[in-house]
Amino acid sequence: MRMQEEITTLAKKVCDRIVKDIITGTIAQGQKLNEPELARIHGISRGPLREAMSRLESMRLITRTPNIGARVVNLSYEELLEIYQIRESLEGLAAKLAAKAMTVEEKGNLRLLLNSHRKHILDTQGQSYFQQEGDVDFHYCIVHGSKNKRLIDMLAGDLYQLVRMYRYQFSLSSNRPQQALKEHDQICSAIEEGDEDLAEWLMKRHINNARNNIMQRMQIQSPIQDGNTQ
Amino acid sequence: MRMQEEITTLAKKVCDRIVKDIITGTIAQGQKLNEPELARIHGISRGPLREAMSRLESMRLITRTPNIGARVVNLSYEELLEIYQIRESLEGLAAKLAAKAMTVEEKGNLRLLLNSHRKHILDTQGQSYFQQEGDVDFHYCIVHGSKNKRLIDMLAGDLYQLVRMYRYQFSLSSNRPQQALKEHDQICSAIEEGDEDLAEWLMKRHINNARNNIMQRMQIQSPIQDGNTQ
DNA sequence: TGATCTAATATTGTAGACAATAATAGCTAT
DNA sequence: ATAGCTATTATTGTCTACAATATTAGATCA
Repeated sequence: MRMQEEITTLAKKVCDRIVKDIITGTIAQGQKLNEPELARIHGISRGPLREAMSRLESMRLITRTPNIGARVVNLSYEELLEIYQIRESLEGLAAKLAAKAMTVEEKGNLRLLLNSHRKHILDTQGQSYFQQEGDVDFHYCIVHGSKNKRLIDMLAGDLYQLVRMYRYQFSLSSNRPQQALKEHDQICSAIEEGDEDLAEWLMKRHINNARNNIMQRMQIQSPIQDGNTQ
Repeated sequence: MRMQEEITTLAKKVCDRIVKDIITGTIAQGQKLNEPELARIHGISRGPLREAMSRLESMRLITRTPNIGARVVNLSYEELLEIYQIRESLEGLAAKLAAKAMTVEEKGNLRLLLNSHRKHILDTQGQSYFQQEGDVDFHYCIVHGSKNKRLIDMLAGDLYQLVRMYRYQFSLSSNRPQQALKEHDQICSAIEEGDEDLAEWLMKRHINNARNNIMQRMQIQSPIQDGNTQ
């Protein structure tokens, strides 16, 4: 008796592959997606491919226009701002709920995760890639700790994919690992103590800080390279 | 030169029709959706129908299991609570943003809307149905006033559909129209004055009140009639 | 009688062909 | 030479048919 058979469908598998291609920029921003071509590349027919594209659309990684086709979204400064505004609200809520809903064991795991991050940062002098993934882990953990299924879906689903995409395509790794770690530590403590309001407040400030950091660097770096808009 | 041609596709049209059927309960909670049957009913083939179902899935009105099929979601007390937690956060944010981003004209329209609601409530002694739609209008207006496209999509899209579904199926019309109107009035004033934080705070309290009201009545009324789980 | 296996049926997943719409290239007229 | 129209091509939308999986009903055996 196996639990949760890894049963899946072509559409889902191909969707995942395309998501990856979009996030990494293998398929460029603004690029037109040709159905027969994509189907051929992935070795499936247009039926499941179109279903995959429906999923991509609901994730807002592509936009579709009837009778015309689908294009990969164009990342913009404004949209990233929108995403961070929403994240601040929702992750604040998640932290608040987590402070109340997380079990003792879950809180313990969060602390362990944090300690391993600390060790990592000290060892590697804050090497960026793992730091990023560590950040994702921490937030992921709290979001799940909220026990609000819909909230989990929203944050851990589409929204994080977009955040990853921005980080990838703009090479926006954090340049403040120690500071972020300290903030994580504060949030973790608040959750351990069950201080809901403090956890929420700290999380909102944390994300606000991250936003300021990332926005600032985005402006400096490069004003959005747009893909083939043709 | 017509703007925004009402160009559409079978999948979208049928999707809208099914959404309506699900919200009104014509298709019951938990009911299995049979693809050939649904396709026949709506006079289309399974291709577009499956695309419509993909959309329904992304709205979380149905759940699909590979090789097994799709079922309408089961509404539950817990999920409604989840939705209201999220709404409180996001609509609070929307009100905050709207206080800053709404134009003078938009603020004027919001006030006009409110006045027409007041008149309606006085005239009809708070007749429920229109009051509900009025409530939706008010929130819809503010959400759009936030100018955050993603936030608009989240709130005015899937989430509102679910809220409507709960209201419909549990006959949860507001029994506190005067109170709600007063709260709307306060929110509107805060937005007019550009007081972001107050607007956010008032909106959160407003939704919290609405939640308490609705939850209380849900418990009294009927402990969730479940549809054919078979 | 009840449980388990097996065959029949139904339903979902996928593929390929056709229809309708949009994009393109070439031609005509001014 | 260029603007506008027309024919051609390409792409999306839809339908029908087939394959794979799940469900059901019946038979067999303890």
